[in-house]
Formats: sequence, C-alpha cells, structure tokens
Amino acid sequence: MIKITFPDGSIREFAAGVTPFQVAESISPRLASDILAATVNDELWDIQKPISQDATIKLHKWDDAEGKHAFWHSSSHILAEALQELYPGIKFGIGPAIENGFYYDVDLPNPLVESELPKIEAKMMELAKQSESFERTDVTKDEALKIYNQKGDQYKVELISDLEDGTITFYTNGAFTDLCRGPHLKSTNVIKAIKLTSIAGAYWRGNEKNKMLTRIYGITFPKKSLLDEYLVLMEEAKKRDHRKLGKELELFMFSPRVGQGLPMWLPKGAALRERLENFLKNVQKKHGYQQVITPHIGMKDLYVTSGHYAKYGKDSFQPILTPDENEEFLLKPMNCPHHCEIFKHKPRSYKDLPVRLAEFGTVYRYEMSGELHGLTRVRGFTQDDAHIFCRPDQLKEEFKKVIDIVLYIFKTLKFDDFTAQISLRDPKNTEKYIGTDENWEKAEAAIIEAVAEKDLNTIVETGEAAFYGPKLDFMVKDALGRKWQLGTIQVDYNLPERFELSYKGADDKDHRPIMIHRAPFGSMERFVAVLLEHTAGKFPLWLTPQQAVILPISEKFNDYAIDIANKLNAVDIRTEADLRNEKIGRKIRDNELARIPLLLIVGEKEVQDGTIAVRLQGEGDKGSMTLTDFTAMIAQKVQEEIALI
RNA sequence: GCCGAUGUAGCUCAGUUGGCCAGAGCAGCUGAUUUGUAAUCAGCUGGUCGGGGGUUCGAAUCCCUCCAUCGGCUCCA
Repeated sequence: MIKITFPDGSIREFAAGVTPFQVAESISPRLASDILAATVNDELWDIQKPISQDATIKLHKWDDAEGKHAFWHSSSHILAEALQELYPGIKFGIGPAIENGFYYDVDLPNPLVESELPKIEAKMMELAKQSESFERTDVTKDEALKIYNQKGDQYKVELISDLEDGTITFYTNGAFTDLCRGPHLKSTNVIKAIKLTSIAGAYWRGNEKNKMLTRIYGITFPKKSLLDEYLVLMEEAKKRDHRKLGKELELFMFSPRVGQGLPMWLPKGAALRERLENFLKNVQKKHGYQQVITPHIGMKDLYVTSGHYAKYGKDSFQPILTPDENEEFLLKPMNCPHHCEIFKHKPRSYKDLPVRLAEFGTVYRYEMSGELHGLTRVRGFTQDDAHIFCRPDQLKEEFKKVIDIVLYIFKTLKFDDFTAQISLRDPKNTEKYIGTDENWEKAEAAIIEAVAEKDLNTIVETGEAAFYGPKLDFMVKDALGRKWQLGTIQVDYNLPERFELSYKGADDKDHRPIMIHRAPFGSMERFVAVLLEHTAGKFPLWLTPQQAVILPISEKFNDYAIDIANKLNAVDIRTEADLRNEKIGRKIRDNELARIPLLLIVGEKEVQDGTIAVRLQGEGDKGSMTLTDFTAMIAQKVQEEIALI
C-alpha cells in the first residue's frame, strides 16, 4: 500500500501502481470524468500513469492550466492523426500545447491553404468521437531511432538524437504514434469543440537557416459553448486593437509614401502624447533628472566606439549621404552614445554624481518588414530615455529609484497585470556580449539585489540581456494576449569603459562611473498602443485629448455654448462645442462614440439659469450644475487620477 | 527577410463562376427642420477596383510582378 496526500492535507491509502484516474474514481466517478491531468510530487503526470510510492497528488480539471495543457497537447496529437490520414507523405515536427490552444509543425508535400482547415477540423472531430485512448509505450533510444529512420521522418530522428540515452516514451492515439513526454488525456471523447485558427510558417527548431515548416494553430474545448465564448472574446479583443482605435479616434496614421513603420501623430494623438511626456517630465524632475536634447544623427565613429556598429553591422544603420565621402553620418538607433558625450564634456566630481540625463529621443532602426506591427513595432520611434551615471556605491539605490518611477507610472495608468522580467546573459554563449565576466557578474548581482529589496515578483530569463548589460523589463499584454516590453532598466559597465568616462573621487583619483539606461514607457509609440488597448480608447480624464464637448439643444443656443467652451478652455479644461444642426440624441451618440468623457448639454433652461447639464461617459445624465461647481469637480477628479507620491 | 492570407469611395463592406456606364450604408456638401439625453428628412458629390505588366473581342474578377496591410516564424540595441 502507498499513501497519497491530497492538497487539503488529507491522506488516503491505495495499492501501489494506482493511477491518478483511479484515485479520482475512488472519490467519485463524476470527478474522474472531469479529470484531465495530475501533478504527482510536483511533476506533471499522465492520469493513467501508475504511482508506485507515497506521493502528493493534485488532480487537474479544465479550470487549471495543467488540465488545459493536457487537453490541448492531446488535441495536437489528434490534429496530427487527422493530417496523417488526409495528407499522405506528411512529416511531423513538434506539436506542443501553448497558452491558448496548440499547434503542430508539419512538412507537407504541397502547400496547405486556409480553405482546407474546415476539412481537417471535421476529420479531427470524427477521430475525437471515436474515443481513442492514448497508449504509452516505452522504448530505448536506439529502437526509437530505428523506427523513425525507417519512416524517413528526419525531424523526429533529429529530436530523438538530441535526447539523453535512456527510456523514450511514445504515445499512440488511433493510427498515430508520436514521440512525446506526455501527459495525455485518457480518451479523446472529452474533446467536444475544435477550431483551427490559422496557418503560419515556422522555421524548424526556430532557426531561420532551417527549412520553413507549416504551422497549424488550433484550439479545442470540452464544451461547444466554451468555443463560442472564446470566439466572441476574440471578436471583442479585435475591437480594442490599437490600430483600429488609432484610426477611429484619429490619433496616428501611416503612409506608404513616407515609409513602412514610420508613424505620424495626428493632432489628437500628438496632444495625448504631449500630456504623457509632460507627466513623465514632472515625475523625473522630482527625481533629479535633467532634460537634454541631442541630434537625430551621429558620426559613424560614435557607434564604432560604443560597439553597436560591430554588433549590429552596417545594414542595421541608416546612413546619411553627404557630399564629403569622409564624413559618414548615421541615423541614431539609440541615444546612449550622445549622452555619454554630454557626460564627458566637463570634468565630473564624485560629488556631482549621480548625473541623470533625460531625453525624449527619436531613434530609427531598420526592423524587418514582416516584424512591423502598428505602433508596437516601428522603424522610427521616440524613447523616453535617460541615462544615469553613478558611483558604484549609488548603483543599487539608483536602480531602486527607477523601479519606483516605473511602478508609479504603471499604477497611475492602471497597468496592474504586468510581468517583471530579469534578463541575464547566456553564460554558455558569452561571445554574444561585450565586457568582462567580472563586470557582468556585478551588474547582474546589482539588479537581482535591487529587485529583491523592492519585493517585486519577477521571472528570470537567461540569454535575454542586452549585449552590453543585463536588464529588468516590464512586460504588459495587449488585447490579444501578446506580450510587449514596455519599461526597461539596464545596468551597464561597458559603455563607460568604451567612452572612457570618469569622475574624480574623494581620493583625488579617476574612477569609472556606472551607467543605468532606463525608459519607463519603453517608447511613446508602444506605450500609447498598449494604453489604447487597455482603456479601449477611454483614456483617463487628465490624459484624454478632448475632455468636454458642449452640445447645444438647438442652434439658438450656439452662442451660449461657445461662451461656455471659452470659459472652460480658459481654466484648462479641453473643450469644444458641437454646433452641428443635429438633434441632441445624435450629438450625444456621436460624441459618446468619440470617447468624450464629459458631455455638457445646454438649452433654454441652462441659458436662463446660467448652468450646464452634465452627462458623464457611460454614466448618463448627472443633472445641471453651475460652471464653478463643474470646474471644481473636474479639478478634483484629475487630481485623484494623478496623485503624486 | 521567410510562410500564408488580404487590398473596391474618407470609413465599413457587397459585387463569388470574366460581359450593359462599378453598388450600398455611414461620413462630406446643399436645402428643409430648431430639436431635451445614443442615428430628423430630402437631394447631390465622391472610385485609373493598391501600382505596373500580361491573357482576352472584353478584366475589379484569370496570370506575372511590385507595394502596403493582416496572422505567424525569425529578429528586437
């Protein structure tokens, strides 16, 4: 007998070799039918895999990430089985579960077109209904290699060759057998709804030198209604897409004549961006930053010195042609070299440090065309950049202060759901980076300590560091769940070295400062994009380009409307009057759709009383009030929104 | 850059197998109406059907090519 411990602390005895499914069954048959996967001693476990010794167990239903994982992973095997039947000669790559669904990478003799997806879905449904089980087989590595060599499936052969010697598991559902670690469902019959969402190309093993395979994405559900809900949710998400909202609200635009990935800010977008910039400038002022302004170009030598030129190659830089061949300028892809030169322009004392130089610096990077994406990935963008030059004894404190700024901004704009990611260098691949091991270790330790003292929840990613130093990135998701890096803080020992930066210490000797690169928004473009998707275009009052619109009931009251608009603009409430010859219902509708937070209706009654009828976005009629009361109310609202720490 | 898809009026879209001067709604303009909390009515204007080339008696529709956009891959200082 073995002892099984449950999450609630209770312990029950079972015969050795019991499976999680049998454990569930002993509790209730109903529970057993809902169980999709299990965790045994913190290891993901097949619900049919025997447990041979005392263990703790967690049973996962659809509500758990682990349950969904097993569900979708098994679905990818059904997709593969369907494909194998429909497309003879097909070869299989990998087919994992992902955050929302699953995919399978396949090598097809002929290209697959989207119109074939319904046919594949139908075949999958047919197979799922046959209540196929997932049978596990253990083989040795040699046997596994022999099997796939015989089939001529070079991708699986490659995968197996890379595995360590020992037992390899295969899973078989129906006619399809796959190299797989599991875990899997007990039977395919719990899959009740299937949707193949898209086809894409994907390089084998993620390497662009390899062959491109066809990736088929899909998602499945244990109930038809869940699929419908998912599809509705996706439709809703599309409505929040910043590219759509940016067009509708006239915030920004692109023009092929100007160039791909080169956004232009329209008046309303520019007004919004200016407010964000001023907001951050104020915060930075309080934190001892100084604004600087540097040119959009620099001599090539500047980037040779910084190491960027060697790292990224000349194709990544945009040259500026001049009549003199000896004079080679490049469009700047980052601001740090310019700021290093500013630091150098006069001797610095240890008493002057930290020096914090801030700039909304527009930079240009030649991103690959397929990578461009609305405002989140562009070729010209403005970083809310700053470089802090500090002494070693100030590093941790300065780093923590930057974290405070990022957190304050996220809090003010209600980005509650973010991930803080510590990006370290890949110790196995050190030639990707510049600088000594010692400096890297110091820099990484500084970040880890600062983060620990700030009590931040973080994930650590090795190999994600910048080439000159480790960083702390703040990631936020867009409407469709794609992750984007916003704020970033980077510790850098290398550029000060390369630019030979120094300050005079108390010991009258020269010392090397340490540099912190930081951008709390990341870039104005990306930040506004994510903000748009988070707010669905309903910006906070302090930020929104247009705060109030006066709606006269008829043209008779236009003069009064203009008068009110002038008075409000005079006290910095951004107001316009809607003087169109339209009914009031129409004006309300149009201005609600334009996401105007304050609609002020004026007619006979208001003119007589000298008041305005206030209608708040999404809340309807709030009744009449005097201008004085209204401005006091707005002032209070704005103050609440951007309460400074 | 790579794989796949899409591109018709300022916006959203119809035009599906090639065939009379390419359509609708909204927006815009003109006029009527003077309105009390999410679309007043009527008339009018607007398109080298993404660009270029080709096949054909005839192309928005078929083919080639370029451009842009979308979903991914790769990349992201």
